[in-house]
Amino acid sequence: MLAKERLSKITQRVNEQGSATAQELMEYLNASESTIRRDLNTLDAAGEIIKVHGGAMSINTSFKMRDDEIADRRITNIEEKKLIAQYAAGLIKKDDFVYIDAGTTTEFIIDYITEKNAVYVTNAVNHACSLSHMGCEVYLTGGRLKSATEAIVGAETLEALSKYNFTIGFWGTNGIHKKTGFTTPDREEAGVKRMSFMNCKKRYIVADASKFDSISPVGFADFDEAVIITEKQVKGYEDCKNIILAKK
Amino acid sequence: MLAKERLSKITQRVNEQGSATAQELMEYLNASESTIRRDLNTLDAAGEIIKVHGGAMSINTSFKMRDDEIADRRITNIEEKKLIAQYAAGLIKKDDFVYIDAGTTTEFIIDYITEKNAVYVTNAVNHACSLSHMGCEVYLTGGRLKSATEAIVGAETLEALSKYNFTIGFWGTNGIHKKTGFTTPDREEAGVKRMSFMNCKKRYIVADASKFDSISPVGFADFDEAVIITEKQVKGYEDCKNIILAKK
DNA sequence: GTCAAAATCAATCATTTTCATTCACAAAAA
DNA sequence: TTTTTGTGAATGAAAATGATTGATTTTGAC
Repeated sequence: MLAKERLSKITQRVNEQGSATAQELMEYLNASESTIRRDLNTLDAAGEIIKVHGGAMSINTSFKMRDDEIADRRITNIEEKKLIAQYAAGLIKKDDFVYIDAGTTTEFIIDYITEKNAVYVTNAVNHACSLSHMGCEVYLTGGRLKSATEAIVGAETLEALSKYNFTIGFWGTNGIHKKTGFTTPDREEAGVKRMSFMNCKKRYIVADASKFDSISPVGFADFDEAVIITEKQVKGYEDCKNIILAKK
Repeated sequence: MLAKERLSKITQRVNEQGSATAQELMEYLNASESTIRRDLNTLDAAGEIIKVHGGAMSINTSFKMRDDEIADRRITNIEEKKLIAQYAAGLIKKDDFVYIDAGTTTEFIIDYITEKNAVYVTNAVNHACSLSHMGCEVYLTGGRLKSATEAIVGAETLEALSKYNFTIGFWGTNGIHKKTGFTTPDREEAGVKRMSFMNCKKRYIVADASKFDSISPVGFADFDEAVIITEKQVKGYEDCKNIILAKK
């Protein structure tokens, strides 16, 4: 069987069932554990499925799908994300003009924000609502609302962002790699990240250590263009000056 | 069963029932007490559910206080609003470019919308989310988010709206009067209404009969600039050609 | 109210499962 | 040939699970 064929069969089965275990896929495709595991990594980086402990879950949030069949990124690596988020929130100072990217890790940042004398801009609907509820001045970028991630994307967003000059900003990412930089599966979301990135002075990537050495299809910035906030040392990145370890 | 799948199932069940006991979840998922207990901790830390002695509660029921406040505000003339909303939703046709203003009456319209082959624009965050969830293509105007009404206002919104040409649009209002036209309490929201109004072909005001003959501080359109959808005849307005009565 | 029984809880441990890494081998490509 | 790519097996590390312990909370009788 062709490798590509196997990949598409995995995607298909995961989407049909909502989930699939690695064991199950091994039998189904007559492949070794190693191969299945590699395939799951590939598909996860490509944004086709979401890899979870024991197998993979569907990313497809179409309406006919039951809620329990959809992987919730919010419930993975919670402790790590909170640690990173707390550190990140502490970087926001009075009079800052802050950009907060859509994403689950950035969502946790909001819980730790205390600086009310700053102005916030975001392309994530729920982030905006939370900030607004807290009494912060918050601006939403205009544009098309993606139902899957509740992020706002599109030409309108890019135009709105092109007029801003942020003093500080926070972005999530799917992949971090010394050569390919920061990458994400969705082309449109990458575009928004890139534009906001360009118009920001202090740039921070918030990502747990699992994102290192993973590469997704679309890049939005080079490795040395941002400071990375993560929770632990990653092998091969010990000498990087632009990595901050968030500690308790 | 995948661990993440189990977490999703717990969240779903807790949200559906409002609560669930640990015992009940053990049987339902064929997992040990330890596992269920761990899962409840994880979900609680993630903010998905609220852990209580003996099991867990849904976020919605525990924050019922706040929701009730909103519900109370909305509860005025709920039947009338539904009637009006149903009629309004029926006016949306294939290929329409629809503007839906922020507000409680317009929110009811969304529940009755069936036309998926139209493009929607709104300045209300929750309207956008609902439409998106239903599978509609929806655009949010950019700008500052007002925490009280969750409406987007400000210069950015006006600029974004100035570029659109809607085929049909729906607005709420606080006051309707033959002489002063349509009025609302908030200056900024009036500005948004005015701008969207100007760039729309078929304009509909959705308002229950109690709004007639009342006047709010800021006007956004003249009386004869829109068609009014309401639920019953109002004294003094019997001869108005631009009033539609929504009936069962 | 007090008290004791019952239920629930957090913490710890051993076991099992799953994971990432490495290596070796073979097939395909240069 | 040499290199590249894909695959499978083996290793130890990491994570998930279920049972056990004693602490804490709730319940109901008094």
